[in-house]
Amino acid sequence: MSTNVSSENGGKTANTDGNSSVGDLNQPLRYSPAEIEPKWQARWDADASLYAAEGHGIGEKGLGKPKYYCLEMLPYPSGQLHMGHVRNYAIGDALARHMWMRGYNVLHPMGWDAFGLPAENAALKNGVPPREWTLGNVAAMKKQMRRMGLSYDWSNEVTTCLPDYYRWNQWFFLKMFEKGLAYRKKSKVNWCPECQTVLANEQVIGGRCWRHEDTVVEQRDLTQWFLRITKYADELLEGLDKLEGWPEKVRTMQRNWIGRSEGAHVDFAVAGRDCDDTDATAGPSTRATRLAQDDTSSFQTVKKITVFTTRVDTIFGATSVQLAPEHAVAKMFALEDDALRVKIEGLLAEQQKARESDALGAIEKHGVNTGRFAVNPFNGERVPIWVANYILADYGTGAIMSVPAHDERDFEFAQKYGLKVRRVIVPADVTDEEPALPYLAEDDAVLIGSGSWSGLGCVAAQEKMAAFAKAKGFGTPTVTYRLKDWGVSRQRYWGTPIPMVYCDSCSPDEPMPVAESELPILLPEQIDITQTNGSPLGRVAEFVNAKCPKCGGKARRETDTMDTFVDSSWYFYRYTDAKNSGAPFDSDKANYWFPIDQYIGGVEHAILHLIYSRFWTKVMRDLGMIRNDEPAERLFTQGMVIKDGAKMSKSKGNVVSPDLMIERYGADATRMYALFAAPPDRDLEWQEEGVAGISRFLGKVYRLTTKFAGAARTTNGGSRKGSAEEQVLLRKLHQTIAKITQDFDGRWHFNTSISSIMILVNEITANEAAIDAGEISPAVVSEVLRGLILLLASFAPFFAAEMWEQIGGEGVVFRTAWPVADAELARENEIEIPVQVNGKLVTVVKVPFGSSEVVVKAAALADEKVKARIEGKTVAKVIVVPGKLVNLVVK
RNA sequence: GCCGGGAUGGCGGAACUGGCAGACGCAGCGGACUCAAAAUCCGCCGAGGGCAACCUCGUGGGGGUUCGAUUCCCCCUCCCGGCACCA
Repeated sequence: MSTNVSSENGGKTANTDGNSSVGDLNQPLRYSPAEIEPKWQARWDADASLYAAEGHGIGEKGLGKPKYYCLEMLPYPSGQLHMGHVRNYAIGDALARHMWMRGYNVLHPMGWDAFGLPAENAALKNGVPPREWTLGNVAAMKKQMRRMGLSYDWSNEVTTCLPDYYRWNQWFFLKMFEKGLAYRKKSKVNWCPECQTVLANEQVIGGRCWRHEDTVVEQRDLTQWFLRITKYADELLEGLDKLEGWPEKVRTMQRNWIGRSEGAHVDFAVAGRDCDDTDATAGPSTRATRLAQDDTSSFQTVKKITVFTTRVDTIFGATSVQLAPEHAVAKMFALEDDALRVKIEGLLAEQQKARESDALGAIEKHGVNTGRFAVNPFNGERVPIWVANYILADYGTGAIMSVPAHDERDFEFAQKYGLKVRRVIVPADVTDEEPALPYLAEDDAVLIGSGSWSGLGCVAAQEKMAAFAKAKGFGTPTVTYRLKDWGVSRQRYWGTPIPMVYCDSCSPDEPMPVAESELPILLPEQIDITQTNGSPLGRVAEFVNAKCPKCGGKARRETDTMDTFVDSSWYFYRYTDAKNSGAPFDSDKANYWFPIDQYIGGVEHAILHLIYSRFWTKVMRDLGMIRNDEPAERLFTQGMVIKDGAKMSKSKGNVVSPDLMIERYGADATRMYALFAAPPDRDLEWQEEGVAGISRFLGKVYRLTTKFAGAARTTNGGSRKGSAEEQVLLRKLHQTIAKITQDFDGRWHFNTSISSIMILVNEITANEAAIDAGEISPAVVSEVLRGLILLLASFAPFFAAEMWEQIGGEGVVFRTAWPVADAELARENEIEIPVQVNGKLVTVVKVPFGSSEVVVKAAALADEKVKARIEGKTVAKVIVVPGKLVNLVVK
């Protein structure tokens, strides 16, 4: 193809400047992304097998090559790519193309996390059906992605809102139900009044909805579906230690989220009223029993309070028992005592208020004395029972033993209310001063005043005392988690219908799974989703009415839909076999590709998506579908894109549109800038002038390449020896190859990769006159230009394709093997050695590469500046670091 | 409060295992080309002093280890992110 065709009239492009040099053969042609990029995009679309990173499965073309699964997190189809996406995909695409050139069979797929609330909101606002709105957005974003030149394998595209995908959500749900991993329970749930639906714990951030920062989440009692993620709590925790390719930050966040703590349950018997302790283990008073009768709960049976503690070794220091205001025993006491009830209700009201102002953590500790007592089973001591606002109802048992001497919060509380403080732990080293209270140490501490346990080390005591409690039947060693089962029910329309029915005649409250053969349970379209309480599907008769799988009679369908995080928990498995209509995927295919070699996305998914998908992987493994324990070998979390010091957001009005950047500077310059402006793991400040700089750089490469294309076409390079200028160019080329290869293998600091390419280009520019004069052979020019273009291929693919064609490169540039750095050519002949005197730089001496210590030292001492500096002084010591520096210590 | 990450020119950043601080780019300044401008090309560009060769200081602050510290150790300040009464 003629080089002139694409660029002859560059004047009408984005870089328009009234270029008047058309037809002037001495004037190099101008870089015009507006012409180059659409041209190559059209070719790539026409021949995906050559240009897309279409992974080839087992038994296909990929055989014999090692596999590489490169994955970026799938986007929500909002309709517009933002800079965060651009950055994410620029990183992933550079890697995919690089691994491709390194000879791997690369899978690099893309899809759409297409269920969710915005589609419903758009429907309500504009009257467009959610499906239509969503698929329209998918088309728009796919167009943007193509425009960016991303190498996705569209033959395995996944769209989660389509029945061929979500039917498998339903299928998994049935499997989990079968295994007891999906269950229904009535519970207090987080309700977002704005979304009109429940939220998982993970979706509540600081008491507010993850999608609506201004909306306080309410607590409601609802019967909901849960997935038993807690069954895998230990494995999810232990697995983190093995995920060495994951950022420490993400692993720490998940550890904290799982929140495992080892401890013990200990039963404190509830004593009778006031001083009536004749029967400490007797049931509550008859009055309580009577009052409780109109309540269906089991107050009558409450004879004890089970506390959870991680420090059972301090139990002799327990001077009260503290209950959460919601605790059943607190409720029981409240029924007996109106004054107490008012106070407890006061605590609850205050909690609710604090939650609304997002000040739950800052609330001052206080509580009420119930006037009742509990009995410490270890020493028989009666201690008062309090209800306190700092006790969490949903952690542990909602009740604690308060040990003021050895717990900060208990200490603060005891000080406020004048409760007893009794020290039962002291440092093992008796020479130490008695430490101030509260004293928290356990490793080097021993028990005192603890009966027969006194003298034991804390850690040993914890184990022995818990075992003792178990033997005596008033306690047990236990493990508590912060992690809760995953509530997946949503009272929304635009999600996967939960494949369950309830039969009116068999058992109205007993869910029954639909038969697998009935899947998919289709989400009805064209329905009214006007926002009111409850599930929109509940008002669609055709949907609700079903047949009972047991008796064949009338049954009602479950009308809640699944949390959209279900969709994204396993989508990357579907990529390996996206068209399979008989199973979620073929196990052999998944086992070939998994685990994902590199997963790339934002750190905001550190908890939600990344813990759910780890859970799902373990479930699928236990179903025998896959072999891997974890979804991804390596995880990379890129930094945010910042503008004017703040994260880009509509509300701040600092959004930079990728479309605008592409229009002005081209996709290549835009994505290359996203890699150049900062290391990928750090936040990136978007500066348009920087994009312009990259565009100028590409223009320079364009000018040089087109100018010397003729030389490059005549030979394939291969020149190894030559003039000094030739050697300088080849050396710089091979140094750059080595540097970039290293960057991809290691730190991914593509900002320095690109900078090294710029240095190479500056070197070519510096030798431009020599090339013009024919002092550098075409073979060398060819080798350098070919290498340069191959190095650029991962970062600026449209540009590289065009340049490759211009220099007459064979085949597809991305299918060309990655160049291998020649260490011999890369080596410097002469190196500069800094010479210091007493650690301060004095001069730099040149010595041949590989000079011995003696030679380097002699060169340093022979230097005039050095001589002047040490004149009249004694050289006490000479430090020579071969290849690095010389330091003279003088006195 | 706890856990991460960070602080280097006017700006983004570089210096990978302790060895020439400021690579590369942006912005700025000066020059060439041009009737002029744009584009392009060349030069300068941490601070202070000096006509100059050069000298002194300098990687958030204080101390330490070392021939030598942006890098390692101790203490402190500030910024960003996450978690936050988890017993």
